[in-house]
Amino acid sequence: MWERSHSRKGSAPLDNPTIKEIALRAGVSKSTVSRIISGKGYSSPEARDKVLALIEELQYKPNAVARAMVSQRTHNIGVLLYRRDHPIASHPFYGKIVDAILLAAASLNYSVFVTTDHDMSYRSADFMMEKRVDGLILISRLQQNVIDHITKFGVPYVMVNGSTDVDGVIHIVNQDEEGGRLVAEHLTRTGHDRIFVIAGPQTHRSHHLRFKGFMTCMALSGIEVPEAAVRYAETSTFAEGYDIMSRQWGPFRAGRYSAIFATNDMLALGAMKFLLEQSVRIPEQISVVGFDDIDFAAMFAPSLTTVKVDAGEMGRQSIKLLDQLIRQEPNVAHPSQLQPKLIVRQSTK
Amino acid sequence: MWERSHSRKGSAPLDNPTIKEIALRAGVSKSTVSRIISGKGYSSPEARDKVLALIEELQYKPNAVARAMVSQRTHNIGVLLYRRDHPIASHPFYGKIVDAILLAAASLNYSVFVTTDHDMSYRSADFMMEKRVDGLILISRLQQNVIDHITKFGVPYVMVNGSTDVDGVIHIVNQDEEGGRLVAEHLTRTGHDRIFVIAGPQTHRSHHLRFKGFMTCMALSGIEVPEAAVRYAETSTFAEGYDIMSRQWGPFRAGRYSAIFATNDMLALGAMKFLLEQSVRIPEQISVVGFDDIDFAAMFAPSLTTVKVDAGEMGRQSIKLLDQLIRQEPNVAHPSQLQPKLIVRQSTK
DNA sequence: CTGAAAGCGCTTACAG
DNA sequence: CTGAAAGCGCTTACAG
Repeated sequence: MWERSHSRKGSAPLDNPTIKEIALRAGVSKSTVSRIISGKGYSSPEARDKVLALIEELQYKPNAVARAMVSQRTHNIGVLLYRRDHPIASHPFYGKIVDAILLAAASLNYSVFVTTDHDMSYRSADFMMEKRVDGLILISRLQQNVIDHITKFGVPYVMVNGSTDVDGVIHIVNQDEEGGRLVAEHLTRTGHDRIFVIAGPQTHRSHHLRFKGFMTCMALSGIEVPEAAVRYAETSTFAEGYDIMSRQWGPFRAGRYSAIFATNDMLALGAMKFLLEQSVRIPEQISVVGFDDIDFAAMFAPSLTTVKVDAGEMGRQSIKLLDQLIRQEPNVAHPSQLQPKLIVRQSTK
Repeated sequence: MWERSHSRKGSAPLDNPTIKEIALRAGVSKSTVSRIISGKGYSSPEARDKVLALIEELQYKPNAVARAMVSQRTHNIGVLLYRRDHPIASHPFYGKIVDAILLAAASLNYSVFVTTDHDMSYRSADFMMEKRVDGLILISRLQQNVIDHITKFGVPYVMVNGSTDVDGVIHIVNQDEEGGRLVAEHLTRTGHDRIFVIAGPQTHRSHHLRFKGFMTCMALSGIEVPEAAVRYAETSTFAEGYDIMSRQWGPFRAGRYSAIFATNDMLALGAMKFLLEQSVRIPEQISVVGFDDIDFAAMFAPSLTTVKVDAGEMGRQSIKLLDQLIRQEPNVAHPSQLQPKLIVRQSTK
């Protein structure tokens, strides 16, 4: 006891009491205290009253580290977000997924480590392994080497909107091909037949499928989308959308196209910004459609017609599934792909 | 050994090797292995070679939980974001701070728990205490009861952009009053004298000071801002900015004002959106200024003139300071307030 | 109903 | 240079 109080200077707050201190003061053994706290095993009402009162009085908080040590379960999970240069926790789309994960994780009593890492590095993954997380959620563009690494370590994980499917791994994704189809339908239904397409990185599953679904549906409608009407973006950023559009200004000014489809909102918004700066009227002269339904899509002026991807549901499912994996439930059902939904706003007519 | 392998079925990945297993195979004691890993204390080259080889071969990863147990340091920190209804990890401004925190924390070898909680609840805080985080970063609107709670527990923490200052607590903030002054200067310099103000929640330090700085400077310039030209927003959201402006449409249509200042970008953007929908030309007819410089400010059409708050620097400082607190460095200097910077864009002339 | 003992995976004096 | 021992704060059989 003396040593304890002396280890901190004078009036500093007391160290957190341990089960041992409670036991000492209550005049029972540590085992008894432990049983009372966990609620399993028998205990006499008297012992219970005394211990519970002490817990309240001393503001006892169980040490989760010690618990993890013996139970071999930390009740912590890790979320890995990959990035090229900057972290992307604040990314308008992935951020939403993270939000939903935080909420859902809390309701299942998990705490979550959020980490980001560069391409081709698995420092974060290694870190999470050392911390002995119960499971991992991998978001977006993850490198094969990282996946192999994690798999080798034997920690359960699920992927969310990953760039590629991996055999046997639970992968939560949107029905992106169907989403592309919805866009094509909407645009053709509203009379557009000269459509320009900004296709995001085709190495990423979602951009690829959105583009493919769109093209397939257009072909079926008998409307041609010539090669010249498609531009491939290297990144899926606002700046790139703006750039691509600025390089296409010639044909657009000449009235070659009546609509634009970009495989995500950021690209679409960038393109729109450029057009608005040229005093193009949207949707009167050009209609624009994006994909994702990030918050900004509704805020932009004009607001952006897009395909909503249910980021919240992705987050919730990922936690639910990961929890099942962690608890080793017998047969965890792979989730069905999420239904995309067309949201018509001011940018199309 | 047998028990070990049987505890997992058949071909499942092996359990993580422990220091004990390394010691056994290397024919040395656990102490020796520990010393070699930590690099402190002596060890013979032969022992070192053998142990290091084994670590490589078995892919040994130290168990951070066990380490935390003995060192009483988890190398984990918690970030608490408060919210009303929804989590705000994806918030355009606070998200940026979190991003910077993640990056800076990683470079100092901390892992970070990100949590959100409702107003008036300290469930998350309690959770972090149980997890025995080394320190805490509190962002934005935190309740006094939570602060008291944490203080009682004796864990070091810093506040970032909190709603109020707390004695003796390190608080990282922007020079908001100065920022308000910058806006007033810019607007008066460009000839505006009929300015409408949308003031965010005055219970929050930053909104209050931005407003105050602006008003003080206007008064000094001899330009009156009558009561009727100020509207107080209950939340600092896009929707509220939009709403407030829609209710002010009468005076605006009548040409009563030539400029708007909103105490954050979201409010400003909402207001702008409404005006653009009424075909008001910005900045020709109305100039608009926000505050924060969230990413979307530059993307909007027209892009928004605003005052940049260095969210990245806030995140970095918070980690640096927290680390000093954790390591109990003698006298940690309270940080000076961050310099705001006026960013002139398309929305003002 | 209760307590003594062992153990989770490490680190850290302390002897040798 | 190395190993045995104790201990971090819990939980979990196992005796009583």
